[in-house]
Amino acid sequence: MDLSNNTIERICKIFGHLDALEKRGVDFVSSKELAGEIGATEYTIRKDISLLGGPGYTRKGYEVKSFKKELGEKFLLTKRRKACIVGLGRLGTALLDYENFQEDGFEIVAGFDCSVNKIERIRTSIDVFAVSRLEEIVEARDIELGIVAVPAESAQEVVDLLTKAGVKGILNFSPVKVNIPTHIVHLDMDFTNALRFIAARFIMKKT
Amino acid sequence: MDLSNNTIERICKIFGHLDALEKRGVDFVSSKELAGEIGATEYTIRKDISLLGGPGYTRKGYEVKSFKKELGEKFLLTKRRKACIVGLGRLGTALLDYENFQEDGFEIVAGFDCSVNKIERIRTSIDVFAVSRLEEIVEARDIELGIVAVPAESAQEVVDLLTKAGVKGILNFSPVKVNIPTHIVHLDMDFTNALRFIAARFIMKKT
DNA sequence: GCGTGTGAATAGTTTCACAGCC
DNA sequence: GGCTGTGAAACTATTCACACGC
Repeated sequence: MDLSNNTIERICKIFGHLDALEKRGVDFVSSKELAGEIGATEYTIRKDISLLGGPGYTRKGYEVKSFKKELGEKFLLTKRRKACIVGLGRLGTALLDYENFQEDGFEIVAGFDCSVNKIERIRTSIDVFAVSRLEEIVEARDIELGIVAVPAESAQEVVDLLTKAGVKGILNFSPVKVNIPTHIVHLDMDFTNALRFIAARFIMKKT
Repeated sequence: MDLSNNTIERICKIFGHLDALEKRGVDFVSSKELAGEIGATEYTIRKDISLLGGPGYTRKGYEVKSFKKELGEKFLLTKRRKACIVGLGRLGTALLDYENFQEDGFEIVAGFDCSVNKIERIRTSIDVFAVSRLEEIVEARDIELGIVAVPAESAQEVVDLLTKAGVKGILNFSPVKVNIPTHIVHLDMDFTNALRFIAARFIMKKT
């Protein structure tokens, strides 16, 4: 299958929203409702779904439970995925305890920091280690995702370590562009750029 | 002017990179180099720049200093913009101290939380207040940006407060879709969705 | 020669329109 | 009647090709 990033992003949002609907006990949802909820049009939603080979007809919309299950299976979103966090500064420790990860199928199974002092001070239920043990632990615990929360100057180094250790995906919170081999899926979350983007749109408004 | 979001996003990244180059004392940069650095093609970069009314000819690329200045002025990225953070849990306090904001032209001038206990405990150089004073402080301090770092269940409420207080942009870290009036520029940073996106691309790989 | 600026061509995405099913 | 699934149309974005300035 070969879906565009936009489509994948929308599918992820749909999945999250189906999850919420399921918890609220809703049985059916229409493309229109989904569209409103995730900020897209009903056409786009239906097209996205049709690319996956849409479920089946009903006159009430999609059946929440089975649709969610289908998406989960197709994208393996149901599989619990193990992740680690590198860099246990304020942001890193905040992420360590971010409950939503655990709820939504991701499991933070290790934290790393280069400061041994910090490692000893941290109080959390998640195991923390020195960065020097990263490769060993990632392999031993089958970690697929690396979350990078170190300062700009060590970001590249950490990414290289994670790459060497064999993670499949990297979520980068450091505010620099790092070189990541193309076989590793990655996404940058740069807060400053996010604010800049908002500020720039103050001026260049386009819907 | 009427630029697409993609273009604006790239311009923001270019701006950030020019800033880094300037600090490193680099004088010129070509579209090709910029492209590599922000993950785009040289064509796209040149097209983006031409939409702004490109600078001038040289055989060495763009002149870092003047180009950065030009972008800053056109997008008002140079103006220091005031922001506040609502929700002083782990993420919120991490953001309070996120040094990069201060460096890059954004100034966090207030923090808000509904727990008075928490407000008293927090040790930071930034003023913190009860959420009940949000409207008053936002107006008094001319705050343009609201950063939402509260749990899902209070996100909508906080967004409504910020809207009423008159902020122009919202950066939403809560993991739910909130309704935000269209005249307010906003951006969602949903960590779980980010991880899902990465996980989904493990399967649906499309460059 | 090197690297930009930009119209034209290509590729990709979204919207529409409508047939089909419950 | 209501809502989906999907080919075709409209739109948007990216890439290319090449003229131009230094």
